[in-house]
Amino acid sequence: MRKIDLTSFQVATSETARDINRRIVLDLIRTRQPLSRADLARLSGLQPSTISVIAEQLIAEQWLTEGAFGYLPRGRKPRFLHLNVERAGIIGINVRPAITTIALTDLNARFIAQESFPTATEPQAFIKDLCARVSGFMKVRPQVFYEGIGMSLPGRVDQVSQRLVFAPNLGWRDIDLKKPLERATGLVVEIENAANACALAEIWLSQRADGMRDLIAVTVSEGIGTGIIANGQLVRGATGVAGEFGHVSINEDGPACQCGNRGCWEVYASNSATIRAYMQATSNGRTSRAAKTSAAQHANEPAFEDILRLAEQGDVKAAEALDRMAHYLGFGISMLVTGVAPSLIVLVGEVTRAWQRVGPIINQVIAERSPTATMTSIVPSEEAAQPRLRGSIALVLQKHFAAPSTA
Amino acid sequence: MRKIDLTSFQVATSETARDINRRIVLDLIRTRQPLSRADLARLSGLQPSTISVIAEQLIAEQWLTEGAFGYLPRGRKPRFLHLNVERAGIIGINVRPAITTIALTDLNARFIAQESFPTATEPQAFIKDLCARVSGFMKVRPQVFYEGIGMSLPGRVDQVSQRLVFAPNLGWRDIDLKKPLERATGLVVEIENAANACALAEIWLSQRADGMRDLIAVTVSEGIGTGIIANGQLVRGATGVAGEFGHVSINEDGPACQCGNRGCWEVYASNSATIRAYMQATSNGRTSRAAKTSAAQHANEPAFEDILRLAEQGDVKAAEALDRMAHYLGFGISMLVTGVAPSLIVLVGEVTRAWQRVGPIINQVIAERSPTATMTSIVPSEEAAQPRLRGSIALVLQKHFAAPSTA
DNA sequence: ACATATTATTCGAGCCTCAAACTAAATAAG
DNA sequence: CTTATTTAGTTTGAGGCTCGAATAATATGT
Repeated sequence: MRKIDLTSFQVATSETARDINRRIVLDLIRTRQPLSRADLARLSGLQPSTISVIAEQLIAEQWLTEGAFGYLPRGRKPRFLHLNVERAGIIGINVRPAITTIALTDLNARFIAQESFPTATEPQAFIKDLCARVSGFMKVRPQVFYEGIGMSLPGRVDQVSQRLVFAPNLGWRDIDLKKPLERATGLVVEIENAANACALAEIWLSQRADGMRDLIAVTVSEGIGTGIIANGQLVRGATGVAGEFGHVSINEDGPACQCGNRGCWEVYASNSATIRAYMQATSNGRTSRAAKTSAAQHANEPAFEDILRLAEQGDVKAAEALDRMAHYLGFGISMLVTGVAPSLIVLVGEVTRAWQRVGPIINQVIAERSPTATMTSIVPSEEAAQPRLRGSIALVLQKHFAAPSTA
Repeated sequence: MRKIDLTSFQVATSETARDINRRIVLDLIRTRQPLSRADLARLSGLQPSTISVIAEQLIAEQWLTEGAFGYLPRGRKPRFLHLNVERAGIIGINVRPAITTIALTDLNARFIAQESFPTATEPQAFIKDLCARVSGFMKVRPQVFYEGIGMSLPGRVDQVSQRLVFAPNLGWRDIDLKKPLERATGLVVEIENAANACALAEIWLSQRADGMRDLIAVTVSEGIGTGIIANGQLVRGATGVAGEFGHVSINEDGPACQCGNRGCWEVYASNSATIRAYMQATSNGRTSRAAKTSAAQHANEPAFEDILRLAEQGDVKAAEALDRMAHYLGFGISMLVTGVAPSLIVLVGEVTRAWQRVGPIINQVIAERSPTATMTSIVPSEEAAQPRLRGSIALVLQKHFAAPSTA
């Protein structure tokens, strides 16, 4: 039961029914292809005649193609319908502090081409670079009809102003990435926070989230981000800043966080936190001063990957640091499990590489902490699957395959 | 953008457009009445001809009545339309550990009659009692057409099985309240958790939540419950058990909670927690005995109302206990503000009577803790407004005024 | 009395789904 | 080889819906 938004609603026109049914048909094919018209009639409950008309329209508009004939022991053979992989290309962009990736996919969200480049540190330089690279990327395949561009950003995105409000690890504030890129490419650009993008990727493009309506993506890197999907929809809150559970305090008197709060979850469970914990553990002996003064991001500080590698090689301190991280990840996730009770929580980040180690700890803490633990499964999303990039694709896919905005 | 639920969707029929537009018109009238047909055409964007047909239909079905004529300096006078307050009665039931209340309202959710009785301690006895009382309550006004029954329950409700899973303060487990009452009354019964009901009451029936899409109700009594509305919809999670933020741990090593977790929010910020804190503070000196014997529920324990009264009368220990409660309420609410970033958080419970004292503390803690504090306003909902009872009404109203389930 | 302004209704065009009849294409049985 | 049977897909008319133009209704000011 959704309350009608009387400040911004859409009345139904004579074409609304078609719009709704088209999208149902399109999404059925997307997720269950190949399907025949008869299959569609059975699955949707629409009359075969209606399906015929809709299919004809979708084929004319190049959304669908007719494929092979199916086999049946009796009767006329069904003609299978597929998403038209020739029709359109969707461009996804994943901006990360070090590297930015551009990718092209078909309507099935399957990667066709991909290219990466270092992320410029200055926002204006980055914008210039990005526009040039995307334009060049598009020119390589001039025959493709580009559907749109989705962009995943490592920071807060204001959905009203459509700007990047703050990206802590880039130091960028209030940047308009959308308009310049739209001007440069002539395509519509959708921007979204990385954790939200991951959540979208999961609900739109993953097999395991099939049929789920509530899930959460937790991105663990320098900080912790959460993307929440409830009732099949992203929870964006007042101005699109929801899902900042990384800055919820899990210890009232914990250490100060950059955000102004104390004892934030990400101060305990992020990659950076784990690096700090490892450094502290190893600095007991004579290395302490050296380690401390080396300080900050540069110098002798290990990367998170180093800790993963060390732990795998049997380094006790590194393993302990990871165990600590897993413990706090579990603690924070138990908050989400108890409070939101999603069907699925997906972890994104380098830490998932050590899932054999951290997975059991995380699950154990949740089992101890949350009365509804059994309702929610916790799974890792490997970085290799490029969840942020896939999410940026989902951002564009949504517009055509989501329920229409009626009432 | 809402993903279509392919496991349970509704295709559009030729009547879908009317269904959508009818509901828009109905909800416009509900919230902005009185409105003329011309007003409706302007507000909705539908053609006057379409509005005429819809209005005619809604009047024929007794949803609307034509009222007075409006005044205009020029032209034909508009005829105002109202919700038909004669048509229907909605029955709301608020089950609380001590007292159960039955109420009758019109379509405007305005109370017409109300009656309370002590809640039986045995579930089966309660069901019998409830059915008899509701039947009797209905027979008093035989001319009313009863639209349905909504029921707010002090515990977890499974939306799949439509049963009360667990009510901690009643000690009830896995009770079916819906079916017996439906049999006894012949009406459809909707059940919902009390915090969720309060959230519904707020978004459907409060002036201050007008236009808001995201809000949270926090019920504070023996425990703490949270009802979350995101995108205009209740967040119910996997089986309707979402919103149990009261059992999120705010202190890893805090005292054990009945739920199995440690340091749950409600262990710090509920009425019971505040009573415990007060007892502990007073048990040091000699005043302890007097306060203890003032008594309430068991033995010498004061009721939460006693603490409220004592604080108002200048009792320092009582005031300190309330300040402590406010502090922890703020701490827990800051978690919701940061994580969900709703436009509004409504506090429900006896503690709101001391809002002058606790309000500033709560707001201050949130301001210190949440970077998005300014996006969310925190307001008290007086018990006198009967939020749970109004929520049970909203539960029934929803079915007719919410967006239809399409796609 | 007449022009003007505003509300509300009437009616035909066009879009949509439905349901029944029909065509298409395959296999099994006689 | 012919015919019945089965399944897929199309054609067609009926009925519901919104739109938009024309029209009716009803008020005020000149």
